[in-house]
Amino acid sequence: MAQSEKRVNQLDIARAAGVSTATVSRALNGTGIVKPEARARIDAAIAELGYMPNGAARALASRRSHTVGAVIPTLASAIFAAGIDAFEQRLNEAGLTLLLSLSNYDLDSEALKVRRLLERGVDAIMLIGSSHAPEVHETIARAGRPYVHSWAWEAEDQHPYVGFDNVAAARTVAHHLADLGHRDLAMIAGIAEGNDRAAGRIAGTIAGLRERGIELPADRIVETAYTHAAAREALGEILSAGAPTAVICGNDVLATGALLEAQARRLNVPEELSVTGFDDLPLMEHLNPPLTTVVVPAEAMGHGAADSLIRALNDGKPALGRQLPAKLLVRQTTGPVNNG
Amino acid sequence: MAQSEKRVNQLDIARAAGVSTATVSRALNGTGIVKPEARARIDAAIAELGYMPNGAARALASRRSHTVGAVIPTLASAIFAAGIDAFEQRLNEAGLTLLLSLSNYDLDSEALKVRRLLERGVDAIMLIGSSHAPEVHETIARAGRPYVHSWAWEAEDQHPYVGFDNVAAARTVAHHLADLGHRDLAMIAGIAEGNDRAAGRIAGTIAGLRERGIELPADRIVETAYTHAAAREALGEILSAGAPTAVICGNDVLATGALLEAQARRLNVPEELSVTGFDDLPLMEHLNPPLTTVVVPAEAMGHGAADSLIRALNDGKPALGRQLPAKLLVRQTTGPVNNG
DNA sequence: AGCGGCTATGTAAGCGCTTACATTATCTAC
DNA sequence: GTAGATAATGTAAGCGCTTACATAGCCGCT
Repeated sequence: MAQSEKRVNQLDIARAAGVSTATVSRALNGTGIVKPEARARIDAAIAELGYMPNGAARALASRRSHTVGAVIPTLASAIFAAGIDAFEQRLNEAGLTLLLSLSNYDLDSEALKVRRLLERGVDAIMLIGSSHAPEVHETIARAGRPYVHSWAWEAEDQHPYVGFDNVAAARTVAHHLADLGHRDLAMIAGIAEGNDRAAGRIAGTIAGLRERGIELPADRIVETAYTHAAAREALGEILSAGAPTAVICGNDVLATGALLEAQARRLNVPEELSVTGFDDLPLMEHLNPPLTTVVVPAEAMGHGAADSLIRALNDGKPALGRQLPAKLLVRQTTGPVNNG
Repeated sequence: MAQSEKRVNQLDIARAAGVSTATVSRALNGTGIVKPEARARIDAAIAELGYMPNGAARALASRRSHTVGAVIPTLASAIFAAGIDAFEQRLNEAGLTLLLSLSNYDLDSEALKVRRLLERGVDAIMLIGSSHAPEVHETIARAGRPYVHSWAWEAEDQHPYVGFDNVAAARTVAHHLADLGHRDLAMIAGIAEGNDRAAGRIAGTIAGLRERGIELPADRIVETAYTHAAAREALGEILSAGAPTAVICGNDVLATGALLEAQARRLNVPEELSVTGFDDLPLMEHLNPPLTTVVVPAEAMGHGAADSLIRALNDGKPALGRQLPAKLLVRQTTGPVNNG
């Protein structure tokens, strides 16, 4: 049909329906009143000609792209993926489309993606964590777009967060282990550089332990990539420097790796070694034994961030933050220290 | 600064640099020749005024949004997430931004998202699998955009695929097990309705077994959601109807659930029960015992689909398909049938 | 000196919508 | 029947870019 011919546009519809483009626009957008008969003729013309509105023209004229941008470190982490899934779904219900960019944990890259997203015309933007290149907020402010940060929560920060307190959550893990009698602990953490969540979990662990009178020496903390293989290696390293009674892991991938490595070495968990994770991935409850971990509100953050942005867009005000709970879930990889 | 004042636009830059907007445009896009001095003045003006091009205007005038859409079932599946990660990265290197939508395995929803993406002005589009609502291709064709399908490969299909053959891969799994002597098998599959990949894996399994003279009765195939819990339950169901010597799983999540359930029931894998997966998630090689599974080229598909689309955009031609290999990786959850 | 052919830039016409404002039907009340 | 509302639509001015086409400066030739 209208294949190689000119794309059909609003004017074609207007002519076919015997109205002006203004009326077509009003009918399409539900703005202003349109007579039922006119609307019917318009709908018929649209169906017949296969009209598809031009988003760019629409965005240019209305200054609204109905598009929201997000830049996250990676999709390789199941937990980000789950959060973004929820974020997209909520956005979609509100008629918004997600523009997704990955930073690969690189703040300069993140800044570039933010700029790119803004140039593409996103109406709002979502970022992960609290540490960003200095120009990021400036760029967003200049564009005058609402934004939220997720996956973190900073009480003192001027920016809106829809997330949880990584430091506080890590402290509860430390307390749990200390209260179980553990005095000789080690940590397998994510790489803290440029990653406030990983850094926060380290800081929270150290602080929580210290609150119980325990010092976690720097050489008992090994920072490593978020892979099972790296975690296994890290546990080996820790063990060869002297076996601790508990190992705190920066996330569930690390914890799973540590658990598997411990089992491969015939170390009983939790009798000989307690292990904790962070995230509560779907598999964790099925592990053998089920993993003690922190339940991260990934879905709630995704939905919450989307809601916050949607509201901001409707109200024309900055987005509001909200603290969400991250709770320790004690399962069976932690137990009292074995005073044998 | 220029906060509440009018947003700075190309004309402002042109004036500040003492040139016309055409020259600014040429300098920005690298199209046409611009004198070094002029370019320098333009760059200076951009930096000073904090100019950010308006993507909508750009897209409207040039008919190119530098944006690519993808609609996938979900991000909850780690394997899609990994593929999309690769897809985005490659897109990004080419200066393209990803618009991501989720269909939740619903073909009507997929069709809606496709239309939405096209209305937003994506230059190209990527879809998962081979089964789609009838209007999808019509819509894409009308918009005149290149597209590819991924995660599947259909020799007979007129549409371009950058993916692998689910049926063939499943057949190799069936052959492997049959050749190990298994005659009494069962399958824990994904839900086939509206999911050609799940359906293909079932079909391939049945066909592969039949090629070895083995019939897989319909009541030995249980279709279930892609969760560990559902898989455990499914294995229980299968076991209570009479223990098979091998269970073929539609993906690794299912296989992991089955393996864990088998272990919880003190069934030795692979001595008493062989288990196979599909995807080769990062964890699989670390499982105890390591899982025999099909290595799905997620990253290669992501990169390949992006490359195909990028090339199509540059050439102004339809995208080209390419078959990628999916290979059986025999690890330790499969073994000869125990003729005890 | 004059010409062809570059190089570098400007002019201005759109791209396909939205929306303020103007205008014309249609209705209500007396 | 008519004024005054109200409902429904039309007119047209942008939105901020890109790009075909026109133009101007400059070079080396003959």
